[in-house]
Amino acid sequence: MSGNSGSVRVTEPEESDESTDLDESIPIDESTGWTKENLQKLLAAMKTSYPEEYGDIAYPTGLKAVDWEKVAFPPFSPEACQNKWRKIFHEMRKLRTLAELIDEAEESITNLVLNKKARYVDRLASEEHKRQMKVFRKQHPVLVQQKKSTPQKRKRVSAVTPNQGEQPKDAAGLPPKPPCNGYSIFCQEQLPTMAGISSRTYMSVWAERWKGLTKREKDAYSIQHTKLQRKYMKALNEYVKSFSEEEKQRLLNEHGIKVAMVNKRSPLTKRLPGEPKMPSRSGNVIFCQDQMELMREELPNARERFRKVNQMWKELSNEEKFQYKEKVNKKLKKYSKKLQKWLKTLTQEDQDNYWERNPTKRQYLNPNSLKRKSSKSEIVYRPSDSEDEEIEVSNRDEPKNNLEEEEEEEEDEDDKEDVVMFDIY
DNA sequence: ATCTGAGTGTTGAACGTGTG
DNA sequence: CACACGTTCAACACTCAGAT
Repeated sequence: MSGNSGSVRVTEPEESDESTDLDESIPIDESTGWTKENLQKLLAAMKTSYPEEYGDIAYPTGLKAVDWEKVAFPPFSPEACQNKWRKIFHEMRKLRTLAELIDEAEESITNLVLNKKARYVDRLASEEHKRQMKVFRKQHPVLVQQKKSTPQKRKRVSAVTPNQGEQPKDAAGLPPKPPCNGYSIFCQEQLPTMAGISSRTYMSVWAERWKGLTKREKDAYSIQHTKLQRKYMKALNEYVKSFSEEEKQRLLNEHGIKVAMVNKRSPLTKRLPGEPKMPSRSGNVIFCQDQMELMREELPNARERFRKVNQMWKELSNEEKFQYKEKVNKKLKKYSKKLQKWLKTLTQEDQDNYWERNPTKRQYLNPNSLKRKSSKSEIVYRPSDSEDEEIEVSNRDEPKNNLEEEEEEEEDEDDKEDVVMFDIY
């Protein structure tokens, strides 16, 4: 057991010194100059770079007190040091085990450390926290002031709720803040019905009521959110398009609008409720899906299993890979049908919007155009059937292996699910 | 974009609390 | 009193692994 390296975390078998920690858990990158020695130097410098009083303060507050100018040493800039620490912290957080976290919680209680997490463990610690913070503020009014006077948070553009329909733009012309999610819309609706209930218990009451909703009811809120979000993104895009890239960034930063998160899978391109999921055109994905399930018991750790499965994929013969390619083709045909079926549930206007946002998906309406594209990346192995046949054999009985049968079942289930979802609209 | 799934971060709301 | 921040909840976005 102890010799099993299956665990993600690198463990320390016996007592360790600082260098062992660095070797095993923190990524050392010689090419960027972050050698073991430099990393040790960085950590040592950090230890003396913040006011002593911050040693007992929770991590986020403590970190703000670190003087990176003081930490920096050649050839690293203060920013480089700060970035490196962020990376180290990120790695360490991922590597902590349950046992370590429990130990830390125990220590929090024993030492009454001014740690935010301690409050989750024991509410009594919170009282002690408040008392000590009061003392701290009295002793260090300047430090507290400093913290308060560094506003990083977004000043909300508007405090209006999305349910109020059209909102006026603020002075800068920016659209109102992003709409709240489905659950929050639901919560707002609950407010008028809370008479006689203690405001302290509002949240739990809403949560209980939310749990009591059917999937269809919850979806309705989700749709409402999606529509509002789309409207918001459209307005935002409309507004910022007249600015240069630099001005746009400055504007977004100033208002604390984080486009990074919504940009990657923007609500404009995100799947609509009920919209069929587009299958991957890679056979590897289907192989992964099958094998992840089959190897669940053998390798419970999902990441390890995933790595192993992809390794297995590499070792497959062309012929075996081709079988998965055929499954992809089948899935694409089914997707095409589902897509057409789903589109019929939309109004003409919604369909037009959909094609505007997803022009590339048009190809899935026509299986022939699909085939042509996929044939370009077709792998070398090819049975005697022609390409045309490959696409148009939907009615032909083909020999099935077990995995294919499972897949059929799964697809049927998908179909059922979709029917349920169509009923909503 | 898609497969899995655990973990983390962000968002929204209203209320509570502390501060100046 | 205004303001900032914390709390509490669920939902959702994102990340990581590796491949196409």
